[in-house]
Amino acid sequence: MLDIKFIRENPETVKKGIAKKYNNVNIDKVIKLDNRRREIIREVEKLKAKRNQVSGEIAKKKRAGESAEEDILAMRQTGEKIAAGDERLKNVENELNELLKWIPNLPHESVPVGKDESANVVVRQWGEVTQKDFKVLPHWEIGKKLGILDLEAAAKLSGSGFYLLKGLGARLERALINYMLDIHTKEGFVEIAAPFIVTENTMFGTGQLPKMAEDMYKTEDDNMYLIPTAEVSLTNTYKQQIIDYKELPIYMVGYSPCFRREAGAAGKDTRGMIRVHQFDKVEMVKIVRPEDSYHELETLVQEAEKIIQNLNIPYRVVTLASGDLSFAAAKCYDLEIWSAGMEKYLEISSVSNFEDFQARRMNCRFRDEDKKVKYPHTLNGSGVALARLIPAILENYQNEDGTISIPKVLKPYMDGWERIS
RNA sequence: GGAGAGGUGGCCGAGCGGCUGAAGGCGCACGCCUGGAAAGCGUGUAUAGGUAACCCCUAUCCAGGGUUCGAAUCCCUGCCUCUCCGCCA
Repeated sequence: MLDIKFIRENPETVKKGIAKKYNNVNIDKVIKLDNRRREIIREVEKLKAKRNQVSGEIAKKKRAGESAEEDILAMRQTGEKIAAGDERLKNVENELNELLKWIPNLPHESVPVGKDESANVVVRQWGEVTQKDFKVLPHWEIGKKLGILDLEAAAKLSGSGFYLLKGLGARLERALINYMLDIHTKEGFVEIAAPFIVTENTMFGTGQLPKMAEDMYKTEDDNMYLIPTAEVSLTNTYKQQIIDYKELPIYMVGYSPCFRREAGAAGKDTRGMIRVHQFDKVEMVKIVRPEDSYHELETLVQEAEKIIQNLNIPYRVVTLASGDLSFAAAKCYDLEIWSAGMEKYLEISSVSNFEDFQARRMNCRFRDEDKKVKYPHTLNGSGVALARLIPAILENYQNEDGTISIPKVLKPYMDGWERIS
């Protein structure tokens, strides 16, 4: 959520910013409604002040045993005017909020401007993408051969877009989750195990709602949503509260399954476990002082990179172009891991700074040393997505004989297994 | 799911329909006192909106409705917490 005061005072900045995100909320209308709103507030508050004052006088008269009939009658009328004013105010506010909640966060100045991912900028590359001297099978083929990935069984259970891991495949996923949690908690991230099903208001807080409603699973009887990322649960842990400045920065990490309907993505990445309706992910969230957030963004990217580096798989870091940025993000880096079987990079982590956009929506604030209440900045980053990492391991660690070596750092988590065969 | 009890400021805890944005205590901050500290004393200590303005005004005692000139206080609905029973991984 953008600050209405900021919009009022910087309409051109806002218009330019949302244009970079190819958003078309009518800012002039927002400002018009805001003016109307404040006009009505001034009107109604004047009447309320009058009512409060006269009600006090009525009380005094009654105590003194005098008649207050005249005042009561007058206030009855004032009360009607107030009710009418409040009604008009509510209507204007509803209309205003309906627009406000659709205004995206503005891109940071360092974000490349462009319509879609073709304008993304590669900021660095890690590891050598070397050709192996044999044909690397894509993960769905090698996974099937080894009996550790069964897409047919998943389809039988849940239809298309699900995966089922078996034996050492399932073990590998569990190992990765534990490994990643261990790495991040060592860096001071507090491990959180939070609910996977949340209320509508929680989804609004991090910005999934209203815009991404089509992409989420919703429970029929209770109006609850299945989280599309642990970001929702972790970040919203601090909604509707004032944090003491001494608690900042807050670092959290949590594992969760992620549920995504992928509406509109039909026909895209249909093979294997690359684009699925449910996948596991370890997610990191930071809540920090505003002046630190861009530095924190860089260290958060590095934290995610560490996982892939330790696994020794090539990847690159990309800055998303304005048009490719998500609704709530001001700046975002994607980590793209090399898929040796598909011979392309796959997005495996998304690390974003939301500045105070989510904090406003969540009504999460902190009390600073100077006693003032301020909005913190929130960030999150995948650390990392399993449905992309597992394929990358199955492909990059594939041997010519069709076996898969266990990455060194995972061996302690794999109960002595050296390879999958 | 059934039966009760309850939701007031950072915390605890008062609160007859008007004089309560809210007593009192704790905590915290600052000052006095002290060689220094503790104790003691004094002062201060919510958030949001309106506004150039923490001068003032408005709103907020879980949330939403209602009664009333006036609601933390009365009525209705919902949510949450606790206790007991039932069910259950």
